[in-house]
Amino acid sequence: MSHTLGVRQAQKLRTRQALLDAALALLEEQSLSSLGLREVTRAVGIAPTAFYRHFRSIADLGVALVEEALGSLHPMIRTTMSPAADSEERIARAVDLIARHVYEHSAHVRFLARERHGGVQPVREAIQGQLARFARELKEELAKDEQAAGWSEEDLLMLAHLYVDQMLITASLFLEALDGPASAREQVARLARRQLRLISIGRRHWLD
Amino acid sequence: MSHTLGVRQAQKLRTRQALLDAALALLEEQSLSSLGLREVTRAVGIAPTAFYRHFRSIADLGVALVEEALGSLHPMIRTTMSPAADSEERIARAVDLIARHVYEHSAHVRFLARERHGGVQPVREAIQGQLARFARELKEELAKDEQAAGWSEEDLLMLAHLYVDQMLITASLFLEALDGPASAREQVARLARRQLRLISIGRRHWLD
DNA sequence: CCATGCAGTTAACAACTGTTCTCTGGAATT
DNA sequence: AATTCCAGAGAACAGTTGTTAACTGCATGG
Repeated sequence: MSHTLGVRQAQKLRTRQALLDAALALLEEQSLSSLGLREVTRAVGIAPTAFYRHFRSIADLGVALVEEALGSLHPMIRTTMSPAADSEERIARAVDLIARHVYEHSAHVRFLARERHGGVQPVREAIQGQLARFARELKEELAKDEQAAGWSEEDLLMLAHLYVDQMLITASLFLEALDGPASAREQVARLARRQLRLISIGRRHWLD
Repeated sequence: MSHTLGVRQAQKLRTRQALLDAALALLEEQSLSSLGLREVTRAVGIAPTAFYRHFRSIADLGVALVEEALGSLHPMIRTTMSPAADSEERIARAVDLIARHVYEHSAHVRFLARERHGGVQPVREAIQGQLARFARELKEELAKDEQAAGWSEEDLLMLAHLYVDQMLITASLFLEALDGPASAREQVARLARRQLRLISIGRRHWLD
């Protein structure tokens, strides 16, 4: 397996990745719908026309960025939420994981938060679709927990959506606090922990 | 008071409003950071340069749109949340109110959801600031409720933020379901009611 | 009634955009 | 060794953009 990829194809993948990286960097200060094709190629150092060798349009590149961004988010949502966020220590660990992820993938997180409701339909749909998939996966994880006994499928999915949304809200709060003092980040963490705690309590008494 | 506003100034306000309306309409299919000054003036039917008589820049117009959008949201957040969302009937009424608001002010809601994390800093900050203000106001309302006895200020604010975020999430889900069948909207309503119910339960047992 | 103020116009600017077609150099295939 | 393939370059296209300056006409205040 894996032919080690000829020189030719390897170089193509490298410039493709350069395009994605440059676009992601440029998107820190603007939205995808205002990102120009020439702008991206200029940042990479290739001719504008070479762009078409890799993507049909900027929207197309955006969809590719969604895959990349959620590829890095996927492992997190598992390790964060699957140990049925409940005990105080687990909640703290989950919030710390979110903080770390935002710190290490800030550009990706910013991109997702920005384009989730952004002005480019295909990208919006790609993000919504992936997040819905995450929620379904998380639902399956939650169903395994002993606490889920007696819960309907619909209620489990409801809870999963609540967790996913809460995770994104927390992530975007961390994002805003990134350039500020450490105290701001700690405050975000405190808030997030309390909100998760409240959800956890609601979950525990759901069937009363 | 109120000099009935001379013909002169009245006309100025009218074209200013026309600019805001045109911009809001154009923003249904793109983000603010890609909205062009000429694009807006063309839609209104005035010369591009006349734009500067009303706004310094597109970002400036965006901030004005935030005021407008949240002005219409302000009464809702009161009537929705102040009767301490708790009983089943109150939750249903709150969700219906959100649905109605989205239906009647879809463009404004879309604008807020899109630019809350959008690519134009001053607009982002204006939205965040206003939402934080809403949360503080809601906190005061929540404090009046008998259920809030024994709650710390920080916990009340935490709950208020949870409600505000939940409201926006629900609103944007309604937005996506606007063009679809009525069943999709009813499903969003079901989900929103359940999530509010879970938060409500968590709230009731917070001090256990 | 006349002078001022000011919303909106016109013209022009340099710079930018996406997309087309043609070409080239070198890796891949035969 | 000869041939095909294709990532990227280059030039040109018709439009677009924000911003400037100097203007016009008309409601306003003295």
